[in-house]
Amino acid sequence: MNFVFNERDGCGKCPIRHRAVCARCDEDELSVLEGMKSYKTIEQGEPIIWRGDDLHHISSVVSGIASLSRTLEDGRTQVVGLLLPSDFIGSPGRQTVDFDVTAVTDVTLCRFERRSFEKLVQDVPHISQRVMEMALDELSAAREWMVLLGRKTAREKIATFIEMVVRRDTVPIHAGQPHTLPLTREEIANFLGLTLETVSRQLSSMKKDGVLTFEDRRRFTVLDLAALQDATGDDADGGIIV
Amino acid sequence: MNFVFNERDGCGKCPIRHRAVCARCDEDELSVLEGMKSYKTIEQGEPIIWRGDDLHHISSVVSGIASLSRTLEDGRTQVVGLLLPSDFIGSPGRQTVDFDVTAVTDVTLCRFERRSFEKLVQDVPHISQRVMEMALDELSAAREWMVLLGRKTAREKIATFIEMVVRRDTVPIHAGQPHTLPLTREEIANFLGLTLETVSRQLSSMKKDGVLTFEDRRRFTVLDLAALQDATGDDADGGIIV
DNA sequence: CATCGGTATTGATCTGGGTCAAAGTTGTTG
DNA sequence: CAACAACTTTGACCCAGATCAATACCGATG
Repeated sequence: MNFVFNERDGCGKCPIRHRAVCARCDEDELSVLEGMKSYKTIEQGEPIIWRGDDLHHISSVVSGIASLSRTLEDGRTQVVGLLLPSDFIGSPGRQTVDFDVTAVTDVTLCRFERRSFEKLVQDVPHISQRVMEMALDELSAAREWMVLLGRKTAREKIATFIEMVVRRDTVPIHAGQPHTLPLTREEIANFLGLTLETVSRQLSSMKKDGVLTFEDRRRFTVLDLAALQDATGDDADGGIIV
Repeated sequence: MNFVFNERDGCGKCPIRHRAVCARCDEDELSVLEGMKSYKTIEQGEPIIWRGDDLHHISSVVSGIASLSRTLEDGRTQVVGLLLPSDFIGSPGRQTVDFDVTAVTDVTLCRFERRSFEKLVQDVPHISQRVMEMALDELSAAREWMVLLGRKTAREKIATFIEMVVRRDTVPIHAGQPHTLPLTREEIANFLGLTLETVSRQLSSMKKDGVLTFEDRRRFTVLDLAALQDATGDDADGGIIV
């Protein structure tokens, strides 16, 4: 359901929301890594790592948004995931990444030397459990996205995406609060399996129908949340009926 | 790459290929579960568990094939994964499944009481690491499938699927050995985000082009493997170029 | 071996979204 | 503030694949 923006139990003290790997919060457990972590900033639009590249670090996104994507020989691109603060780049036990990772905004990473991280995973059972949970969350979200890519119409795809952005902007429950699209039209298109023209048209159409207004290209306000949710093609609450 | 048919290191002694959870192989480690496992058979076409249902067991597929799918209100269905021998239904730490699970063929399950299984995951670090690895494998495969669903043409989708079936039929390296489609045209369509008519047409077209022959509806032989692989739209070896 | 129900093929037609093209908008840089 | 580049919108047209419909192919069953 929440592909982009998972709510996870964080420590609340720092941008790396996973206690298990937040070196700032669980000093004792992670003291092994203390000397080994380093921060790095990547500018908007720059590649972070290419598919197949050797992975020397396991990194956690501290701030900004990165995308995971694959491009076919002829240039068709599919974004298969967005990485937000607390998400990882690289996994213990994997030499390479399977997708291109790109900075969608300026991105700050907290990097751990891979070998040490893997050792940690082996030594601290708590951590492999946490990584397992994260992987299972993302697996479920990826499958949810497969339904969107395989079976939803353009209108439903856009509505699902917007609804996700709105749901993510957790803090301001003030109705009518404006939200910000984190991606360009082209990036949205590559995420939804559409073209940028179709994205633009559908957004215009939702505007015409009074579902949204745009303050500018990126900032928008939802006028009719019920209509938006209806348009996603999902069950009422995206949840369990039984 | 290998969404359906992962090659995994098994114990080679039993149908549950994961040592970590194969009670028949690692008797010592898993003796806790000895008394708690039970076998169950589900007939072809029957539901195994519905999305949202309470999950009393974690099961491992012993034989047969099951599908994970989601159906929208109006009947559009997307298959998000196939479960083969050694794959799990249910995950430690999750009360419910997020997708409908259906027996595509007759399926035999080996079931463990969920609570006990979860305890095992907590107590034996080896196991959470194994589940983590499996989840990461499936996550990568799911993302690979997202590329197919979002960006590939009907022809490329079919070619990818056939190539996968062929690659899975690991044993007979005898060229020209016939293979069997594990799914009906409709099931293939729901897996590829197509209609059954399009699946049928593309298969006919590949037959006409001399890529395949069909012995009957389900059994086929690849005549031109290179052409098949070309048609998938993937890189030459589906792998790392750097 | 005739009938029947599920499955598959093939044809005819339609259409959602892609493609190609031309402005319009906004932000940036000298 | 002019000029340019990057992004976005909108229009016109097209086509891959969906939809609708008819027929063919099995395998099972009495």
